[in-house]
Amino acid sequence: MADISRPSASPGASPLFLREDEIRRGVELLYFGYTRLTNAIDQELAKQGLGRAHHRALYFIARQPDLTVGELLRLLAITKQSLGRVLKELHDRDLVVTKTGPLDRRQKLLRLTDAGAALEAELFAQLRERLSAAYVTAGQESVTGFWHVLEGLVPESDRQMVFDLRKDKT
Amino acid sequence: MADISRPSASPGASPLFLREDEIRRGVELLYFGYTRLTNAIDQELAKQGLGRAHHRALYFIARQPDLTVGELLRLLAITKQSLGRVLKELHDRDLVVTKTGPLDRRQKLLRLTDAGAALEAELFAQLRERLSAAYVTAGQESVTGFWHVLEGLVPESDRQMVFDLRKDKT
DNA sequence: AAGATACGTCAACATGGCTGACATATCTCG
DNA sequence: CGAGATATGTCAGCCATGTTGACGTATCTT
Repeated sequence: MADISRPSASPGASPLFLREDEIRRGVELLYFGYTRLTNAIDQELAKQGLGRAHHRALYFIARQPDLTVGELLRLLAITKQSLGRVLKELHDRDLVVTKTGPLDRRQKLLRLTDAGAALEAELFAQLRERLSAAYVTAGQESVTGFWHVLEGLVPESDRQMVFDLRKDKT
Repeated sequence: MADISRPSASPGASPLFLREDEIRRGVELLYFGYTRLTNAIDQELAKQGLGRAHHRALYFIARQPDLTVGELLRLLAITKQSLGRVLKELHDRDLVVTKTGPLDRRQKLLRLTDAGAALEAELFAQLRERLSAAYVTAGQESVTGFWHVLEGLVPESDRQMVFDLRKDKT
């Protein structure tokens, strides 16, 4: 295996060393950036007695109303048993409602209630606050770079699913 | 607040709508990018019977040899009881060793064994593979943008700690 | 009518967080 | 020197959220 760990660049540091440092920088920033952003909404969630799993579901249902359970499962990449628990709690608190699919009656379409939408909006405000501050500080050029690198981290097989979030459902 | 991006604005679309879409795009890419990157090493970890918590500790100890327990606690932002469990397992498997701090004998300095370093290198190779592919596809300009935005997501109070990872310990 | 699909659910278990309460060794400072 | 702060470890129990496996029902497709 290559001698990849070479602390404290000596004169003539190899490009290989520089590469490692760039990778580690990305790993660390991604870790801290992601975790700190999600921390930002934990307090708000705790007030409602909800957890991050609930937020993820609320987020995607807000993003794509009339999402089916199957689609949500694919987005979250968890088992239906885990999701079932979360959806049951959201339903019990009247944050989410379901209706039978008009084309395929086996499907359940998910939607936020007014209360659910209000909660999601409140949580989203936290994300918006922090992300837009970061966007503004970094500048537009950086923001598109940020998107491009992250897109490259999403496996080919998932990419269409992620892009489709930006489209209205038909 | 600055109107930072206007991707092929549709006629009459409000700036507020564009802003929200840009925020959601960032949230989603961050979520999928981060989770898919971490998924990449789960299989490798499972082979060893270890979890992600172990990887995070291994990563930071590799990054900064002779890190103290207290410093690692601050990086991970978890309780000492949680970290204690993880460190005990790493120690039992001879992946990590500790030595008493030379200046302050209360401290324990953490280091990877050869086996620990080999495992960390193997896991890092997965991260490197995916991140460098994303870097190459996006281009150098995008990579610096990626870093800048993420730096803006790290709260002021944590930023120095993150930057210090790139320095050798003195 | 048969088989595939979408969804739900019961039960048991693993991981990795958390709080609270203490114990020990060591350092710092008046 | 002695008192208090600090760094670390540890016991015990709890919670959130993931997992596997096994079934059941309604509905669609062919």
